[in-house]
Amino acid sequence: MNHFLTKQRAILKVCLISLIERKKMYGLQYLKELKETFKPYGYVPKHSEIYKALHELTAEGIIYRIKKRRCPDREGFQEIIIYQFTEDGLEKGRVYKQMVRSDLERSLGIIRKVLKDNY
Amino acid sequence: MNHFLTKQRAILKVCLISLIERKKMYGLQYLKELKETFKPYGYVPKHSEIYKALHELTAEGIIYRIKKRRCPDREGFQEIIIYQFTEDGLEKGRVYKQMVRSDLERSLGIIRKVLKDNY
DNA sequence: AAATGAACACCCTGTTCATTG
DNA sequence: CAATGAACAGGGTGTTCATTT
Repeated sequence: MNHFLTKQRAILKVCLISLIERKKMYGLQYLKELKETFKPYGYVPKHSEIYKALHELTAEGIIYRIKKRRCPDREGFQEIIIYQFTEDGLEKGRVYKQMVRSDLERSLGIIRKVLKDNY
Repeated sequence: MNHFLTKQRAILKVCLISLIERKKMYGLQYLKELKETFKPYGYVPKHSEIYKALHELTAEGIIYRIKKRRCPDREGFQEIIIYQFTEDGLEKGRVYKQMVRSDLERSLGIIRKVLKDNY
């Protein structure tokens, strides 16, 4: 409550939680999905941010890492890291999302206010 | 078009342009107004940001500075700086505001998208 | 080349300090 | 103490580099 608009990191974490709820993927796949999601808005998330967000969610005990080797395609055995909810991760994730939600609505309020007052 | 949500600085500059359109004031008065404006949203602008925004608008030739001494109240002769539009400042200001406007709408789109997709 | 991660640098913003009246 | 401003510090984000397969 002591800052301006919602931070990118928080938004990415919310998006990642939702994505993990739906399908287990690995880092760069999430990146690709999110790039598609935000392409219409001229926002292109970077791979380092995705990783940092995933690492934070891991450190917070919401998800955990599973190392795997990709099915032996033509491309060889690439090591990837799949993310899964911990025991109470789903619940913790919901709580986190709710926190960010109110911050998003606050941000929405700020932007609407600016648009209303200045245009 | 290569970033995330609209930056604080840009929003403050837009607000300041609008305020200068209405009434000539000095830095800390703008600060006080803007604190009031955004109080309901838990956002408290800082004095240094206001000054930086005013300095940028000055450097961009949108406004210029007039040094004055405040009417001799009980408090003595405080030196203040009033801001005024330059010759083409009003027009330039409008152009700047329009630029930020589209960025604000882009940001609005991002936040709405996140709220829609994740909740 | 794909995937992960760390290191580094840059930019934005907040806190603090300085000066003047 | 009010007003302005600069200097400095911290945090968030992007770019680059390193490692592995």
